[in-house]
Amino acid sequence: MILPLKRIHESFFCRDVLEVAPDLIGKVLVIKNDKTISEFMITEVEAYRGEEDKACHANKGRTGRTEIMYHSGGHIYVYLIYGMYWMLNFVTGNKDEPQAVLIRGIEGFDGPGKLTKQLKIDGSFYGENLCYSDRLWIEDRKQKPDIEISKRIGIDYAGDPWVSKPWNFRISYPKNC
DNA sequence: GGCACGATGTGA
DNA sequence: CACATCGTGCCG
Repeated sequence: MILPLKRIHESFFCRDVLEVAPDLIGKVLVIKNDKTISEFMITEVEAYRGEEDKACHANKGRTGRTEIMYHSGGHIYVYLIYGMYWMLNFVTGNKDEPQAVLIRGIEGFDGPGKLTKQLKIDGSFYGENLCYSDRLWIEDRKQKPDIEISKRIGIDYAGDPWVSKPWNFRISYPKNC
């Protein structure tokens, strides 16, 4: 099949997660369900970086679940949380550098569990590659939104210094005065 | 608005 | 047993 011209490829994802994560804000997630193609701008992401990061699943080392994080950038890491919600992540960096970006928000759907439910993303996406999948990929529309940086959400268990790393990136909207 | 709580399945 | 969450019910 013909791949879309604007699809983002490996050179984008095979960089450190702290470079890729903010660059994903404003990019467009494209998903094909049945024959319908939908597009959503990415509005919030979070970086998880390496075995030393206590909040990163790779902190537990290489396991059945974390295996895909040790692959090269562009692979899709999906896992189930609280028995109910699928979390969508993009692997970044080079092979054997376990990193990933959690997609926390897209235009119209704030919340990592809400967006996967809306887009019907589940465990069957585990291990697919954004650079080659025929149902999920990322496009660049040359939007460069302002970005707000804060600490990661829902990882208090990780403790210092990981709990306070400024690794959450979200689109910055104009403030009311 | 904010806080407490429980749903619910899986990996280590 | 904890978990990168979310919806509901209650408060007042």
